[in-house]
Amino acid sequence: MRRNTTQRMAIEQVFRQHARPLGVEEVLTYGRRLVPSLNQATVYRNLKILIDDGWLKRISHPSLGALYERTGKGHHHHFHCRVCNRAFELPGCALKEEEAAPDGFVVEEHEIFLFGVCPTCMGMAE
Amino acid sequence: MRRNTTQRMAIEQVFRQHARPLGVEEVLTYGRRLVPSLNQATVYRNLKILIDDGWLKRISHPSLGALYERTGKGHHHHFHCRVCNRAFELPGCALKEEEAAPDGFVVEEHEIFLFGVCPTCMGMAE
DNA sequence: GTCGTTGCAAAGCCTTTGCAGGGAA
DNA sequence: TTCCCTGCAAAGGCTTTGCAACGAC
Repeated sequence: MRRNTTQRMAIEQVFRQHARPLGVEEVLTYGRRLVPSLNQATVYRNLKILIDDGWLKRISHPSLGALYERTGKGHHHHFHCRVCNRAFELPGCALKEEEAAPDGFVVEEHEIFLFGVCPTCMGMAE
Repeated sequence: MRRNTTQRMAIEQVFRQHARPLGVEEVLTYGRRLVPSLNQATVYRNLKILIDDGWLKRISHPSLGALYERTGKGHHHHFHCRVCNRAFELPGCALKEEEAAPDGFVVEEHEIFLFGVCPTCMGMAE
């Protein structure tokens, strides 16, 4: 039986408060504002639990490493701003699936990572 | 000044003999067939050197971790076969660039990872 | 002979695990 | 009271680094 601990509820709260994919360090930092004693091992264990529950999804980002985001957002991909170093979720998918791989390859899934500058950082540069 | 050591030449040879992206462990294994004393630290150091020289490129694969491949092959992406667990290079790019991100986002680069079953493994399943 | 390189071992990250005490039900 | 969960510390992978010996030039 799963118990609703203060720590896990805090971690869930962190994800509700932030709409973008978060790294372990961010979850820990934001989580400690809610539960100061929050431990790194506890974060790792609960991220795993929430993934098993289907409440979170783990992304392995090429530049940012492991990121976690809430499930249920539909098929989408990620944009990494090289200025503010944050990951954004982008709605939709711009992959031409039929052309993605040569004949013979059976494509079951795919992941796309975009890199560049986000609107906020573009604005500040002007 | 850079020296042409037996070890580095062996590592380069490994990449010439294999047309697909290789992991550190694979480079070490194949490299030891050419230079039995080859050390892991030496492999890491030389991979870095060859990247600095622009001879290799590092890929951070979501499932396979760090992979290395020769440069100069043009824009392409990677396919990971879940049966034989190998990464393949696929020619071309099936991304609709204009639609990849909403207005405001400046996309400078992108990476696509495809997952499924390769032709060889499909053939064996039949 | 120089000094870039190598092998080995130790040390660094990130993540997982063992354990005893603590808290949810 | 039960026993799942937490904090802490130790331990695991992968990668980097310090150091003395080695070898390319």
